[in-house]
Amino acid sequence: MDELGKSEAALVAARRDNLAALRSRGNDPFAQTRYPVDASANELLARYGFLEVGQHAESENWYVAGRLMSKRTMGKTIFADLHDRTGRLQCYIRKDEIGDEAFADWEDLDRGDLVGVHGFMFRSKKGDLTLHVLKFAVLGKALMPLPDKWHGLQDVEKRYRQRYVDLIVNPEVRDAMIMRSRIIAETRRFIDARGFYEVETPTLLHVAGGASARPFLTHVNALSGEQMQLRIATELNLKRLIVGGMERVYEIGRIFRNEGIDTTHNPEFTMLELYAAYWNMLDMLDFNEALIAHLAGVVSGGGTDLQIGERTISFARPFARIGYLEGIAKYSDGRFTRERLLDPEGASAILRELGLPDSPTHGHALDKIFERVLEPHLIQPTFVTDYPVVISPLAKRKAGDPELVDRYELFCNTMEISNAFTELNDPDDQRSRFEAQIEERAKGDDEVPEPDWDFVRALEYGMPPTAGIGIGIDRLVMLLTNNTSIRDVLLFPLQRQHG
RNA sequence: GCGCCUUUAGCUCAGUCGGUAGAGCAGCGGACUUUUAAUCCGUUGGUCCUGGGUUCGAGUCCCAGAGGGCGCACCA
Repeated sequence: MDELGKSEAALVAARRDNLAALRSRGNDPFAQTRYPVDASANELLARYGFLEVGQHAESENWYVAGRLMSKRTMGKTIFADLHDRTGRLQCYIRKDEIGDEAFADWEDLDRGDLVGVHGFMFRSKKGDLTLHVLKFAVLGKALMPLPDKWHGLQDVEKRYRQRYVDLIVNPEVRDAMIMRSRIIAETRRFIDARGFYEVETPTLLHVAGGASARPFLTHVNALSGEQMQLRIATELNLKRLIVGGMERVYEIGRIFRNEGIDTTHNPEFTMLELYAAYWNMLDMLDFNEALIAHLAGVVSGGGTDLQIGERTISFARPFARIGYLEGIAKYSDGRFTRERLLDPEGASAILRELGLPDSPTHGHALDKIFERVLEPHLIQPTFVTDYPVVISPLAKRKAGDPELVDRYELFCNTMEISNAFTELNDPDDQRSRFEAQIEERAKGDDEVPEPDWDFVRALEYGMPPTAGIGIGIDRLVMLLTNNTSIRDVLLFPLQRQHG
């Protein structure tokens, strides 16, 4: 535990004195076990909206519990604000009703204490719906002083390191996290309703594949210290399940990538991957569009538009579509043609024209060109389709155009939201693409994973035609909740130790 | 990894030209029976992120380091 400063220690000591005073009157906050809560703050505000100033609903009594966030003492009466998970409820306490001892208890309560109150609703002189307290119990004591009641907690570092304090005093943080929970719950409902099985595949793998990123390494004591890797994707195991005949599977799981940390990257993040046998990329696109439109409806309260930063983004279907190569050609005034892009030398030349540094591989060069030329224009939800095969090692080739694959990515507000393709199910093609990756590793791209040869063997048992999708949940929540940093949608973003 | 910004009371923030530390809130004492950032009177509280240096004198200037934020690079 950190050392307290002198001033802070005095504040804690004062709270301990109040705790001792409560206990001396037989009211030990930490001895309580339950409270018969039968209403929440917002429920009561909604239910008694009809009350007029001065009107009381004395015939109905309620139990509410929450954290004391504000206390206004005026001699023989007290007004206090209680916060629960739904919102704020004002309470009104009279000394002549609850008695001297109980009133002394209220006077000894500190901001942050947990209190259960019992009473009836009325509308105060100033028009605020208020609970008139008849009985109460102190359910917990805050020994630490809370941040400023008006400004909340602003110190970003402290907000992340002590998220519990952030959640107590900054309601918008709580709202964003609750919205994240709702988005994930709605996503599950939407998928489950379409006959998918939610599955869980291992996090510890001997070979972390299915994406290109540096993995975290660890050791398994029970296996003589054998080295293992934390997964960087769930893709290959989910496709093994498709081979096994489960046909429609998904996993919402934590993925680990040992890469940089910034406003859109956290070393551990949440990914939805979903696979459907007998679907192709267009079926998946339709599903994807319906899901995102549905979630935008949930967040916007039934609408199609969301205010994201300074822009209004419309999630009305259908979303825009543009070909990968066509898009780059369009936003380069036709200079960066398909022929140039698909030729490694041509792509290198484009990099030079754009003033970008040389890339180690053709695929890397294409990514850089895409990011510079097309991505900045992808504000409204847009499906980018028909990716080159060189940057899509696990996707099936497009019929009649073997340099491209049946793949799309959904972009919104210039951020990649999802990545989907018709899965490669030809084991011979898969083997040769893994062999190509070995060469890329040899060229020094150490983010290219080691091949997973058992996955090739699985394909040799026969995988039906299948479409798959990956959706970065954190970025999706960022988009839908209008947050610009991934840390604002993660409860506990990774921070360096100490502080 | 590079650049810019930032770190002062429990919280939110001031701090001028280098002259010995300020406010509001919270806390503490008092007044107050419909307040809501309650109000009014009084009052406590400081490792100025750390370590060096310059100087008669450093919160302030210089160097190094730490934490954090943003941008770049990296990262499907």
